[in-house]
Amino acid sequence: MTATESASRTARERARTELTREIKEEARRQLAAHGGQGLSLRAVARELGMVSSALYRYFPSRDELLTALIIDAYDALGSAAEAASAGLPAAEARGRWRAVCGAVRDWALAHPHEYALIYGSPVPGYQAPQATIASAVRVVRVLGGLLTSACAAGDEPPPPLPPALGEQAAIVADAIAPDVPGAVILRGLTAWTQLFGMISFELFGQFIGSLDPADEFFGYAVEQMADFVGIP
Amino acid sequence: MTATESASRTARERARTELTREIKEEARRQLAAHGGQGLSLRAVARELGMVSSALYRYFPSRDELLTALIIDAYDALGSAAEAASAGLPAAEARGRWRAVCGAVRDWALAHPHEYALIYGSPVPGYQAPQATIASAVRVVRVLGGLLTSACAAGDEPPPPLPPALGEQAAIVADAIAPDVPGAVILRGLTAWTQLFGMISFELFGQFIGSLDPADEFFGYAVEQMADFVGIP
DNA sequence: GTCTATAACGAGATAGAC
DNA sequence: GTCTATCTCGTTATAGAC
Repeated sequence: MTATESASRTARERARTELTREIKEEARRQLAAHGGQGLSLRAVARELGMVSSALYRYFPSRDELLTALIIDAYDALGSAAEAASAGLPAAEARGRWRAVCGAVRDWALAHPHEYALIYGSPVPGYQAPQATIASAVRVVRVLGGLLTSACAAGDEPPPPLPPALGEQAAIVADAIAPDVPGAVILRGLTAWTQLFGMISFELFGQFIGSLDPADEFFGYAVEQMADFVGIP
Repeated sequence: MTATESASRTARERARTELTREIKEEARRQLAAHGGQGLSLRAVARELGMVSSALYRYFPSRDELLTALIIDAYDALGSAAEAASAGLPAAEARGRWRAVCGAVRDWALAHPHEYALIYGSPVPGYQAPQATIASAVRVVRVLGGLLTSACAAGDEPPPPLPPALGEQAAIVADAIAPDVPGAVILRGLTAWTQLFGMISFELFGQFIGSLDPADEFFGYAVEQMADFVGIP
């Protein structure tokens, strides 16, 4: 009976993806309460009314569950950035820049623990696998896409870079913004570190007593960054 | 016998400060191995051949020990920054800027776990007390001190800021660089977030596969920051 | 007064037998 | 899957050494 077989298989498949989703959801709650280091397969299982050994059918280890959470977080942030950029016509480069920076910050403020997981201190004993890079690069690629508008045809050629730095810039350009000169890439990378530095400071409490709330400062800095990078 | 009394008191005092130092030293080792969350009073005591309850003579709770480590880290970083700035004559503003940024990065690379403790994700369940702020502000004050050179007398007055932002800038100016106009303060704060954003990215692994090693990029960005802030 | 050691509590994690 | 024995944790009360 191939029909029932395939039907039952898809039902099983559905149950499996559903449970996988529930496990990750509960794991995110644990993340919020105890941090990435405190994530415990047993606690997740307990909260779900399961037995810890059952979880190993879905995630072969605690670290793999952590990896899944990290990839999900990078993807969620990447999606938010992509959507923000796509929400405006490509011609409005400055508007896209504002929208993307704002979307990144909004996502971070809405998901502080997931943000801390990917951009905060590394979890002791955990080594992120290569598989996370593809998702991590998405938000960088969105920023990189906005760089092309920063180097209009008429501009004078940028000064040459020191060789080692030029090589690194070329590698980055290859990955996120081909045909953009190295000097512009480097300004974009500076803006990248600046954007996330600001968000991390806000989220991790460095602004308390001075720039908190940081909405105005953030908006101000976003304009300064756009000017600095050369977004028209 | 006041002489022996005072002598024995100082001996005890010395033993006490010595043991306090050893406890913090061992705690820092634990920090490196298990992170801030994994810091355990019992483990520290065990490693020191003491009993856990004895530690309470020196630190009234685990969180107070954590606070002591945080303050020590901020102070070490602040001292490094102050020394770097004082190493050059005040007239060489650009040189001081380079030296301070380099010293901050060097300290962070040499003490990655202590850096993560103060600038990384917050430890779950731990709330840093106000007492940490005085030490935390030291490095910001050093940067602020360099801002005065960025606003020479002949410069045109900067454009006015939105009111709320101006107030925040005034608060910061009051604390780290009086008589510096708000717009310059804000550029300095931007550079501050940029500097630490870069170091955090380097330390937390975001540069792997692209800007790693980051020495050249860091040097390049430091010059850009100095230009942006207006350091002569 | 200052310190260390013993013992215990309640909560939580873990390992292994069943 | 379930249960239990055993571990670690932060913290406190208490007793005794210097």
